[in-house]
Amino acid sequence: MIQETLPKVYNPHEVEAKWYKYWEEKCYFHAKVEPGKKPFTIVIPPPNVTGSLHMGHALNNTLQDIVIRKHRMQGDSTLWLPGTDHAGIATQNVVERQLAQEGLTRQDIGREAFIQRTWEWKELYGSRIINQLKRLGASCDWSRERFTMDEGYTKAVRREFVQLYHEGLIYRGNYIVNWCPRCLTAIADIEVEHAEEEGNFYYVKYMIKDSSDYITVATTRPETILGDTAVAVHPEDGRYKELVGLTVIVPIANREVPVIADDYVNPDFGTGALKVTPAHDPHDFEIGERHHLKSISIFTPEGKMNKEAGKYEGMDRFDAREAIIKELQDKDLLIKIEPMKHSVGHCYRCDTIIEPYLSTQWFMRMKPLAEPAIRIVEEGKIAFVPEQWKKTYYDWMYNIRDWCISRQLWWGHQIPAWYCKDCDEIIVTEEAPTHCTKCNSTNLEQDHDVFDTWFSSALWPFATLGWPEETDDLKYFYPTSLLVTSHDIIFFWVARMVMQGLHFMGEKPFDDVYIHALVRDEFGRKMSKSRGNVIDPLDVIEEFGTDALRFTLSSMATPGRDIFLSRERIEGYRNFANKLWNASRFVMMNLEGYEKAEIADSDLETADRWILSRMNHTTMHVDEAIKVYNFAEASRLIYDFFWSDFADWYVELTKPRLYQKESLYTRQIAQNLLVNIMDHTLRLLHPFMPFITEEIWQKIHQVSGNSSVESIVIAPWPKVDASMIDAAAEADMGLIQSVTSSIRSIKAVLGIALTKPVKVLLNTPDENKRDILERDSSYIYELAWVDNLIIGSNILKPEHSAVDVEQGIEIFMPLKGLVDIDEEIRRLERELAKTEADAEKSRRKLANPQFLAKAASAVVDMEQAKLAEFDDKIAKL
RNA sequence: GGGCGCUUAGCUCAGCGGGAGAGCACCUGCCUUACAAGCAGGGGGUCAGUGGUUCAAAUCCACUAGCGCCCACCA
Repeated sequence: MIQETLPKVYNPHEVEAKWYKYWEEKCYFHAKVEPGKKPFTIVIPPPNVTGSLHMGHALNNTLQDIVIRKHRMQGDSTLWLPGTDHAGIATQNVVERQLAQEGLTRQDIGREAFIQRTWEWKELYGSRIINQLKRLGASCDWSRERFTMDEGYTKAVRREFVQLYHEGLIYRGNYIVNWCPRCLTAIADIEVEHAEEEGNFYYVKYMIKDSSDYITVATTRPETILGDTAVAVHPEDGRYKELVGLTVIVPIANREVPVIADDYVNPDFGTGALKVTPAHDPHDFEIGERHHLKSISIFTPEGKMNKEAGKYEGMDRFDAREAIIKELQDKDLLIKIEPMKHSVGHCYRCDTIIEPYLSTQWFMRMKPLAEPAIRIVEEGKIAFVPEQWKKTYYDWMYNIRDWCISRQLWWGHQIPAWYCKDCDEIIVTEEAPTHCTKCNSTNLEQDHDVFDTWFSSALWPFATLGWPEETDDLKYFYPTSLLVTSHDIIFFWVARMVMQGLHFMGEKPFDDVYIHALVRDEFGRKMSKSRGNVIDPLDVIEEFGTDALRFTLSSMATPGRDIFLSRERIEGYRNFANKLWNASRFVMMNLEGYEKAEIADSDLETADRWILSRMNHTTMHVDEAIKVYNFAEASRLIYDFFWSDFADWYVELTKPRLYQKESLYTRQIAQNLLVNIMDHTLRLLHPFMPFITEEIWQKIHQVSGNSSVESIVIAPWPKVDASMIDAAAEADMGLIQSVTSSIRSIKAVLGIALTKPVKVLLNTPDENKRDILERDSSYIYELAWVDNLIIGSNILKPEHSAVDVEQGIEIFMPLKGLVDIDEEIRRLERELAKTEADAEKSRRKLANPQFLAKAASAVVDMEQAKLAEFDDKIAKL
């Protein structure tokens, strides 16, 4: 028997492993190019190969999977393309750390061996996150899995570089970049994280040559004095006008440098005199260019002082700062120290303080690429959801600066540029050249640097589909339909995909961009390992099951606010899964003798028409909610329908029929309805809770012998049957629910056990309502444990009765022998006070002539009906 | 210095122009033959503050306060 095989509590673990394997074996996730059919495509935001599933991934991929599964069920040719990102710095760091445990550095083993080792690492551990995504239930087409450094992708990246170079959109030059002294590479402007920090403003004397006068210069970074090649003042600054053109002595370095005038200087800041260090400040660099100043680098790549620093050579930059302050004090060149807050840049990867550093790098010209990317959003051809993120996108695009794309790393796409050692020619081609195109020399060397990881991920929506080859996939699935990501990578990734998509494909990469929230802990703090407040999705899956986690995340995916995740919330949805389990258990326990039957309209009771109406309403609203990516709303609708309508009321109302208190025929109708409603609801819920819905769906169809397809994954998305939406049935059922709840409430408040049978009298002059109550009186008997129900139009309140009024129906419950009447009097007084307050509010509203004149008539009618009901209730209580 | 978001029950959050909601927590009573991860019932909120628009404001507008995020070269 089924009852024996189904445990009372849903156990997600075996279910989840079983079904994922089944789905993969059946290739349900494999997308086919089917001309004539509508494609629906999402490319996954590729997680780093070093990654381990965190809540952000869990949210991101749950939402994608919901949309994907729905489209698959709708019959679209649905592709969710997965893959991973080689994640230059992150991966290199991991392997370097591994080496460090063996007492080695990457330099010790050399570039080739290091890259080899990193590939080995990738083969071993790179699939971890993929397996975690599978545990999450992600229905990706794994046959199309890509990696940003696989062979085809490498070809795409080379094409990107070479083409942009020949179009003049990529150039190489010696500029100030953000240098990370720990990662030993340049990073892009947006990879620098600024933080307000306590610092000092040091006022330093710069002696004027052959004079005892001096200019006071204020700086936050005295160690850079050693690289100064000028002092700049504003041309209109009266205080310094006469000093322009003179020579001053740079302290400690004792270098003679000019006083120059430049508009950049702000006379109101500091002392109005600026020390110029072209090699270590981007603005100073520009001033240096304008005035043809020398650039003197004083740091090594590691952030130590170099030989230009003289006796400070070899000292760490921050130790040197202290030492130099001391020396300035000793030489009486330091006037004062003022504390000040200033913004300090940190490496986004390792948090090391960034050093502006002069070096030769490759850059991409962004303005020409940004223009079409701005236009496509302005024209509404790419939609951001929520819309407000458009502004963020525009702000960045309008103020875009050139992008430093070269990185001094070993792990990544090595730049396909070769330098002729004989004639200095630069050769940029996709395939390695054999000889110099200018002097024919074979003495060539490839650029040592690799590309910024985002330079390759910018191609993700089309390189993964085969570009630069014109594959069938590319033609069919591009542009993709939707991108799901969080707002922290709008600049890094979204913006650049738009630019490169438009540039290389001539077409936008996606239609919609859905931006979801960041996941924080229950107190709103960022989850971080150091804080110890990380809720690991894999732990949650262990404890509550994947479906509970997914449903939690989906329920909280409302636009506009970050998600503060708490375990309690997850537990609540675990309980929902259990509710589903037990409701289906109930259905299956009562399917004996089930036969599929066509249900005629005349077979339907009020409760049936009501639940079918509610079901279709729910489905309609779920469709609408998903369409606008309101996952929280969709989840709530299904939750409420299933628990509050189906389980709490409908299931109870089918019991008399199932328990054969009536005929076998009505039992069969009830069985069919239950199976149909479960089937429909499970399909509606499947994208959100794929595992439990499959498990139950399979079981129900096994018992009912009723399946037309072999898995819910490919079952059709539930259709709305508008003819089943039945306002009358909903109103009738509402009446029954009101009366039932009232009786239950009276019993509960007066301490009468629900299961204690009572006598109830219902009085109303409304003939229609009496008919409904008569017709469906069995519901009241069943739900409120009434054993004697009298319905009439002229019933007077029996002595010692509890009384209530619901929807104009007087409800009397004789209490004789049941309970002390005083408690009922107190209850009634509370009820009366509340109703009188409500009535008063209504009355005031209706007494206002403005309200009557200006409000919509439906609103006025409603208010009048409300007041009438309140008054009626007051009169009767 | 700009920009954005948030502030609703003890907690986590919906609602975003016409009767203040859910889950958890709390209180009362129930092992009612699907479910105690449950059932029935109940208490609890000047919807951050001030002002405005409107017949009507949690909802729209302005300002204020607090929290959070993003951008910005002021050394």
